[in-house]
Amino acid sequence: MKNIRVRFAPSPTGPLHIGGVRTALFNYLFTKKNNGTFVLRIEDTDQNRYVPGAEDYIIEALNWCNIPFDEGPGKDGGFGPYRQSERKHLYKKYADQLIENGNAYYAFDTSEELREHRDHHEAQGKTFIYNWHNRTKLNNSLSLSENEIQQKINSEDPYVIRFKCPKDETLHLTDEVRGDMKIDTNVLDDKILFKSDGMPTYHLANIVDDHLMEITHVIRGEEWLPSLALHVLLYKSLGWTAPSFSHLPLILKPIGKGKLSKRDGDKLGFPVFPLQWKDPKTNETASGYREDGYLSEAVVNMLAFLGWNPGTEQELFSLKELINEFDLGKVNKAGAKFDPEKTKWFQQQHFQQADIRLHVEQLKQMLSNNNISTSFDLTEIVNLVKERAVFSKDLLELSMFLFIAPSEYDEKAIKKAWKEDTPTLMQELIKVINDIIDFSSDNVSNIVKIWIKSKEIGFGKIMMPLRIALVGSLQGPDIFEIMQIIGKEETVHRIESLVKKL
RNA sequence: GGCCCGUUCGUCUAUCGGCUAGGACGCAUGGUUUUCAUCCAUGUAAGAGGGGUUCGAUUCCCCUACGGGCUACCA
Repeated sequence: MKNIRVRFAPSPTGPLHIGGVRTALFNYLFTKKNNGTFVLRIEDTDQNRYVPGAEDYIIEALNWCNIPFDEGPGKDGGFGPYRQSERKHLYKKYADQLIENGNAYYAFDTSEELREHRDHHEAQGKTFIYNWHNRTKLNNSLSLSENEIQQKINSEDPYVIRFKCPKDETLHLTDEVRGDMKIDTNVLDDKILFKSDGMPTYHLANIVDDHLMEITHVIRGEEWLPSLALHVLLYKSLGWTAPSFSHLPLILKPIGKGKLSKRDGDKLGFPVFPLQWKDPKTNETASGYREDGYLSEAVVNMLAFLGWNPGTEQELFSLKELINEFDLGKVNKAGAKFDPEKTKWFQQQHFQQADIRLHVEQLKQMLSNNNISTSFDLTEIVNLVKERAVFSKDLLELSMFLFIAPSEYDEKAIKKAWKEDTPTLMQELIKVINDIIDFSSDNVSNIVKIWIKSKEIGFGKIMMPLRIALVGSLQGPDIFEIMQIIGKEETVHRIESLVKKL
């Protein structure tokens, strides 16, 4: 069997947004499932839209997601270079070949002239299509005489090369996720293949590179579906075998209309980028999932389920499991609205499943960043607060009170728990606590509970004020576990502080 | 406007002609936690509309509606 080669071919016009990451992910999953090669190709044929830093961003994003490319810039697998700007010299010959075999032609119309034509047609309620309908009336090598053409070319008049779209043909196209489609070539226009600046357009470069790089499967966004006919025609005209095509459904905005776009940035209240991005022109910063504390596994899992599912009821997947289960045939056809809430749920689930050592390491780091030194066992602390946390930063927030005694107390909690006899009861509690020798949570729990029962008062009378003294509010983990960690002396000290304050 | 693709709970989706339409997120209620969160249980809510085909259509076909994409010397 032929070696499977798949590519992800982004344009470095800015950061990759999560839709782009999803496309990369599906390419990656398909590749790895089939023991193929995952190629990264940078499609930078439009010099005007080039954004410095975008390529590095794309690579870093793929690496963060753990879906690195096998071949690409800096990783030549014998098919390089992998930037189209560096392959510039390759394309012209194929454009010429198409002209020679009658499948393309020179066109000299200026942008202004074309605009006028379009406006004119529109004013009459018609659609201007640059194809057999009117190409003979326009300024090109099909309408001009041999002499005029040579003259224009010799005088270095700017020209483009257009594909000569066939007339009266019905194309039968196949898409792995959508099935068969029929297209009437009469509605297609003669797309520009080669621009007057000497660069190919996407269409030509893409086909040439996919062929030269021996790409077997093209998996891309649905926005390319209308170009499929042209691409298939190009393969045919060049005498090449076309790869298999799959068009992925688009990711839509959670609210409002349309597909999710880079410009959505932080407007919707959640990141649309995997990594934070600082625009080199405006200096504006757009937030990213990594910097917001998301685990890449969670983002990957969430993205995989946008437009695909395994057909079982399992929703939590590791990357390895995704590779195992992935199947292009199970990709959906309809666009999916992005759901930030579900993303958070995936994060919570993956966070809970993550290796405890990772959490300990994170907490350690955050403590040191906040200049907090401690002799506590951090593993114990992580175990204590972990189930309440969704992000690493929650770990610090939720355990802060252990390291630093509360200096302020929640007013509502005080109102609810602090009664007239509370100070006296607290004094008595201090005595009870002081007499405890084995300060393990179980033992403390036993002794305190027995004492409360003997007093014949409600548990809340003691437990609530005690919690406020230790935590500062009516929240948090088991009170006796807290006492064990901070120790007898600190426990007593905190109760005394609260009594003194009120 | 033209062309193409799509349409199941609010959202992501399962169903490949037999359905009491399943799961997850969200939301609501209850239980656990003598706190909070977690967790657990229960509930909530759907095949756009109209025609066919068929013993039987969510499933196949057609029309309409709606949604989305494309329509650049952008990718």
